[in-house]
Amino acid sequence: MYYSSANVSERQAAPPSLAISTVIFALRPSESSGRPTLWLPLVRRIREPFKGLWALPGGPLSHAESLQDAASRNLRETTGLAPSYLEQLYAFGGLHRSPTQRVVSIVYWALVQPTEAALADESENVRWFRADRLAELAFDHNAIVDYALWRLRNKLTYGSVAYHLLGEYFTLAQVREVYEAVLDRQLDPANFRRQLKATPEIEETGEYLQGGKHRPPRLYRYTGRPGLDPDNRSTP
Amino acid sequence: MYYSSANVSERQAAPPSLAISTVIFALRPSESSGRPTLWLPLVRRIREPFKGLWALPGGPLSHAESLQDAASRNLRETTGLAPSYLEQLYAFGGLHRSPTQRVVSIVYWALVQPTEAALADESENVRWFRADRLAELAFDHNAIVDYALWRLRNKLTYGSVAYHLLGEYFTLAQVREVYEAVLDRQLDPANFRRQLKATPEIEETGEYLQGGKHRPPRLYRYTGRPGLDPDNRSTP
DNA sequence: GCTAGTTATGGTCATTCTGACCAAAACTGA
DNA sequence: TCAGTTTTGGTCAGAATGACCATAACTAGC
Repeated sequence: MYYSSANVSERQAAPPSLAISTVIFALRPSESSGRPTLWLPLVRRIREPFKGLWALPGGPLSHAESLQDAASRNLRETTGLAPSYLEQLYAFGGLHRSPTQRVVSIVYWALVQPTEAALADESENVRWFRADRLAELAFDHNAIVDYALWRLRNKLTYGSVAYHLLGEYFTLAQVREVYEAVLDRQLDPANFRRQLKATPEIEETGEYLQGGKHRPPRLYRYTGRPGLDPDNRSTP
Repeated sequence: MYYSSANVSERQAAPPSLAISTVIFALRPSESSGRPTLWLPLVRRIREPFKGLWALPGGPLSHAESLQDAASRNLRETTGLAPSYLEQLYAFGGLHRSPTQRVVSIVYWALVQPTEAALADESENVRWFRADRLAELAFDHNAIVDYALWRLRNKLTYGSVAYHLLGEYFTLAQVREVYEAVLDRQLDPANFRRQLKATPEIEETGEYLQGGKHRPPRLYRYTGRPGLDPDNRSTP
């Protein structure tokens, strides 16, 4: 950082190359149960190494953009989406992540809202997969997704993250379904409700959601900061 | 990551260079009160930019080492120390962190034990400073240290990190002093004790610490994993 | 040897938080 | 109008937390 690499005696071939990748989560109904579950878009590799396998969207860091801008851009380029939440996940720099060259990847994770997610581009080489049923991915991307899922669970239990997977208005039951999908366990509706009612960022609206064959639930709104990175020091 | 940079049309001058830095915390007695406080070693910059200012220890990433090895090495090289805890903090990649060139820094934070910290090398260009009373540092290093402190506080309140600032044997009061130093507030000795006694990783030894002018406290030992990175999924 | 000073250690008590559970309210569809 | 469903409000026991008190066990100084 302080020594320009020209001054360093141990002058290896080329410096490790730097890439940005993103793990993008969205809620989609499961085909079987219809309940919302976590999905993420992957891109098919069209060249070696790992040609034909699916991989996280990503690309090299362009010279004139910040890390977060790069993540945001490659999210938009692969899926056409704008994230409602975006945070740095981790920098992966193991020696043998790529068989051909040394690559350091700075990985971001993002949440997108279901209205957006529905419009997402899909094609021969871009497709959505259930986060908990992934086949073998290129590079170390399975491990990266696992780590992203772990982070999501953690952020959820402390945090303010769940609402970024939902639209502007939502019922408390929808929030609970997000928790249940991510944490993969059932939660007591009444107790869950009690907790949400205690958090000040969740605002009651006058509206109700019609159309179910049961008592219509009240709609709520989330009022709270999105959360950019080291600046956002709310939850660990 | 997937596209070798030779294939990319937008071929900028040089790729952003990659550096590793470390924020190293150790406990030292404050000159005034004698109570333990947080200190960290800095190195003086001997060339532009920011020549003469103090900065975090760091350097370029060598081709054949992992990110963590690089952090560990530059910790050893500047202070002669081996960390008892080492974790990735964040990748800083803002466009204007360095006035001369684009640099992406992957920053680690470390804890070292006081026995080690006492032997640490100091010289004209390497010196220890109180973490809460830093002057203006080079680059964005003040912000990085602030973020590292915030992370330390967070890890502490959930976590298992405090013991890595202490030696192998310690009294409960010493642990409390760590918490008080890091969180910067007083804690009730009896309540704090009650909590520590409830955590299974803290083991009673038969020994007592003699020498104080009061009832001799029992010595304890910490039994728990150090905690390497995305593999260590205990606390958020 | 006795006493004052200091910290360690064990305990109480009221308050808050949590999980399990119950029951009424309010809609739809038949 | 009734059965079915989810929403919503509530109780109750147990766990965890913070404020506080009292005794234990050492040292230093007289």
